[in-house]
Amino acid sequence: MGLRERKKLRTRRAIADAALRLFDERGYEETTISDIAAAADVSPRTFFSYFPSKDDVVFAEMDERLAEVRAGLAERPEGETPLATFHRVVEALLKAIVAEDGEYGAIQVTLIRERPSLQAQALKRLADAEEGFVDVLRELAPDLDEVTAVTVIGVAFGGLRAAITYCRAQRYGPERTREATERALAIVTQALESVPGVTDLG
Amino acid sequence: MGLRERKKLRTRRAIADAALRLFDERGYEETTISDIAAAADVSPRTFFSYFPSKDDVVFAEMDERLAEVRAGLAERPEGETPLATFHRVVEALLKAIVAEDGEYGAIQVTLIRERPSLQAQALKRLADAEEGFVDVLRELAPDLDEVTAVTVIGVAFGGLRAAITYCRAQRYGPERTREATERALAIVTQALESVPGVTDLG
DNA sequence: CTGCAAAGTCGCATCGAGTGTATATATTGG
DNA sequence: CCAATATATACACTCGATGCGACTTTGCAG
Repeated sequence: MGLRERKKLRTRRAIADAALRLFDERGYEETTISDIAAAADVSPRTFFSYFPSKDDVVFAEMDERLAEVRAGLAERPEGETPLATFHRVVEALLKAIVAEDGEYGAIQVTLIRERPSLQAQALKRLADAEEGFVDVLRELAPDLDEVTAVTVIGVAFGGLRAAITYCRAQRYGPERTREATERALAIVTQALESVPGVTDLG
Repeated sequence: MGLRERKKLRTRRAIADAALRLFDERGYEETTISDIAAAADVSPRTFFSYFPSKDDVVFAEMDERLAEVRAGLAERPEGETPLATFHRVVEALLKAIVAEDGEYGAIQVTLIRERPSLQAQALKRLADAEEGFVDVLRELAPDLDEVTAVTVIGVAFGGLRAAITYCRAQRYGPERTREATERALAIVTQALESVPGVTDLG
C-alpha cells in the first residue's frame, strides 16, 4: 500500500474519530462539519470527500464491517452444510451490527437510538444487507422461488432486528442483549424450519 | 368543524397536491420548497407549519392511513378470535402501505423506490408501526414474554415488508403484488404458527 | 357589533449541510 | 527531476430548515 493510500486511511480515521468524539461531548446537531474538520485538521470541504454526509460518519464502522460480511458471504468452506452457512453468516452479521465493541460503539448506539433520522438510515443499511443474504439462500436452494426466498430472509432479519431494537430501547447491556438475541434466533430458526423447501437444507 | 380548521385542511391538501405534482413533473430534488409554496399559493415559511420537512410531504397520505390503522388497532369486535384480529389488522396495514390507490399513490411509490433517503424513512415508519402491533399481541397473549412478542411481530413485518419491497423493485403491478403478498402472508402465518404460545391463539 | 385574544401567515435574517469549480500542492512513476 | 495524476483547499453558491417580530384573520365574549 502506497503512501497516498495510507495517508487517506489515516485522514479518514482522524475525521471519524474527531466526529464521534465531538458528537459525544457536545451532541450531534450541536457539532458542525466545520467543527469536525477543524478537530481533524482538514478543510471543511475535505470532509465530504471522505464521507458523503454528516450522517454517514456515524455508520463508518458499521459500513466497514458490513462490507466484510458481504465479502465473506459468497465463499463458503467445502462441504459446509447450508444450515451451518446460515448460522455462520448470521453470527457475522450480528457482530457487525450489534457492535458493542469498537472504540465508539457505545456512542454510535446511543446516537442511532436517539436520532430518528439515524435510526431510519440504520434500517436502510440492514435492508440493503438483506439482499446479499437472499443471493446466498438462492444459491443454497436454487429451486426456491424468488418471492419465497425474499420473504424468508425478511422473516429472519425482521425478527432479529426487532429483538435487537427492543434491547436497545430497553438499554440492555451486552449480556442481556446476547440472551435476548439467542431467544430471537431460536424463534427465527423455528420459523424458518416451518417453510417447505427450507427445512431440508440442514 | 370551524372555518379555521377547514381552511387549514384545505391548505394542507393544496401544499401536498402541489408538491406531488411538481415532484412528478420535474423530479424531487429539482423541486424546491419555494416552488411548492408558490404553486400552493402560500409563503415558503408556511410550508413548514404544515410539514416538518420536504420529505414528510411524500408520506402525508401514508401517515394519515397509518394513524387510522393505529386508531382502529385497539378496539376489536366482541368475540373476535385473535387470529381474525391479526388478519384484520394486517389487511388494514397492507392497504395503508401498499397504497397503489390514492391520487398520487404511483408517484409516491416511485419516489420512495428511487430515493434512498425516502426509502429509509419508509422503513422507519414501518418500524414505528410495529410497536402498536406488539401492544395488540401482548393483549391477546398476556403470558408471552416481551422479547418473544417483539420478535414475532418483527418476523411478520419483516417477511411482508421484504416481499413488498421486492415487488416494488421488480415493478410489479397491483395483481402480481397482491399475489406475491398472499404468498408471503402464507409463509409468515405458517412461521407464526411454529412459535409456541402463538399457535393456540386461533 | 365591536373589540380582544389566540391562531395563523408572512417577510426577514440566519445557520448549516452539501456541491461545483478553479487553484494549489503532494505523490507517483518514469 | 519531470510530467501526469490524485488530492486538498478556498471561494462562491444553493437549498432546507429555524427563530423572530410584525401583521392579518378568526373565534368569541361582552
